[in-house]
Amino acid sequence: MLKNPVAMLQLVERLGNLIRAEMRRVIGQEGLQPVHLEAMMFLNQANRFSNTPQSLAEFLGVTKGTVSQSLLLLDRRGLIERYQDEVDRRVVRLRLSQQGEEMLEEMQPASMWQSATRNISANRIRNGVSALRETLYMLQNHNGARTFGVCNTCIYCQRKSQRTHHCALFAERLSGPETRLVCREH
Amino acid sequence: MLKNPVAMLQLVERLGNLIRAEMRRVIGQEGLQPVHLEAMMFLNQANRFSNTPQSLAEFLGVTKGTVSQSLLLLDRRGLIERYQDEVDRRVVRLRLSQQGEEMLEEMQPASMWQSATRNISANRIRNGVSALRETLYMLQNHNGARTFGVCNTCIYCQRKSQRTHHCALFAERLSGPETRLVCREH
DNA sequence: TAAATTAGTATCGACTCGATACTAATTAAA
DNA sequence: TTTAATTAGTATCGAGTCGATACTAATTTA
Repeated sequence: MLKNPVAMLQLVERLGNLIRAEMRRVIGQEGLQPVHLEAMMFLNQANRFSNTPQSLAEFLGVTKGTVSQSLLLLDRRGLIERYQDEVDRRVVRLRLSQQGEEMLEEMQPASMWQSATRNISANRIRNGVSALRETLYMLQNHNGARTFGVCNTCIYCQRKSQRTHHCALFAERLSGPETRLVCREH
Repeated sequence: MLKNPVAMLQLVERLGNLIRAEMRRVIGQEGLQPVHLEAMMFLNQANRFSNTPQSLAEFLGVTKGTVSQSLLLLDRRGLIERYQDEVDRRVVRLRLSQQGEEMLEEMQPASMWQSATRNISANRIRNGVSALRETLYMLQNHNGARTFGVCNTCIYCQRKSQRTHHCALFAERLSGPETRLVCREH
C-alpha cells in the first residue's frame, strides 16, 4: 500500500505552494518575497547557535550565496541587523530589528491557516503533526541535513537546576528562555 | 489549544521547502525549476477540463502571465505541446510530449519521500492525509480558489452505466479513464 | 452591431537561485 | 612558526520566477 505516502507528498507540495502564494499576496505590498518572511520567522526563533547566515541557509535549503542576497535586502529595508561575532570575527550574527519585529507581528501569516483548520478534530491534527514531523526528521537525516529544533527537546540539553541548563555539545550554559529557541545542532 | 495547527503549518512550510530544494537539486541538471516539474506533473494528470494555461495558473497559484512564461520554456525544451482548441479558438490546450513523459518518468520525485515515510505506521499517515486534505479544502474554499480533483470523486460526476459517466456541470460524456484525471471544477 | 468579457502572449523590473570567484579569519600541519 | 587548508561570508553573473501592465484575438452579452 504505497498510495497514501504519495498522496501525502502531493498534499504537502500543494499546501506548500498555496501557503507560498498567500504569503506572496500578503507581503507583496511591502516589496518582500516569501523567503524573506521565512527568514524573519526563523530569526525570530533563533538562538546564539543558529542566528547566522550559514545556519539560515541550511534551514531554508539554499546556498550561502543566495541567503547573503536576501539578507542584503532585509538589511537595506531595515528589518534585520547584522553584527560581528566577538570571538570568531568571521561570523556575522543576525537579529530582527525593532521594525522587523513589528512587521512580523503584523503579518500573522497563520491566521488564515487557523480558520482553515478550525473544524478539524484535535486528534486528527495531532496525528497529522506527528506523521509530518517524523517524515521531516527522516528526510533530514537521509540528506545529512541539520534537524533544527528547540534546545529543550535536544539530546545535548541537560538540566542543571531549576533555572539553568547546560548544552553538552557546546559545553555552555543556557538560560531558561534560551532553551525554547531553535538551535541548528538539534 | 491552538498550538497544534500552527505546528502543522510550520511543518508543511518546512517540508514544502525541503521538497522544493530537493526538486531543484534533482532537475537542476536539466536546467529546469521546481515549478516546471510541478507543471508537468499537473499536465500528466489533467483532462480536457483542466489542460489549459488558465487552469494550470490557478493550480499553481500564479498569474496567467507567469505561467505563460514557464510554458514558453517548456515548449522550447520540447517537453510539452501546445495546440489550439477546435471549438473555442482562444483557448490553448496543453499536453506532455513524448520526451516530457519520459523525463517525468525518470524523475520519480517521490522516491526519497517513499523511503522517508517507510517506517511510519499506515494509520498515522492515513490520519495525516485526511487532516491535510481537509485543510487544503478549507483553504481553497476560503480563498474562492478552485479545488481540483479527479472526476470520479466529484459531485457532478454521474455514473450512467458500467463504462460511461456523465458530467452534470459540462453536460458531457466522460470515458472511464477520464474520470481518474484531474478537473478544475471539482 | 457594438461593448464587454475571456484566454492567452509580450515586455518590464525586482528578486531568487546556483555557480563561481573572491576576501578575511581561523585552524591544522609541516 | 610559518604555511597550507578550512571556514564564514560577500560580490557578480546569467537564467528564470513572478506580478503588473499593456496588448491581441476570439467569444459573449447587451
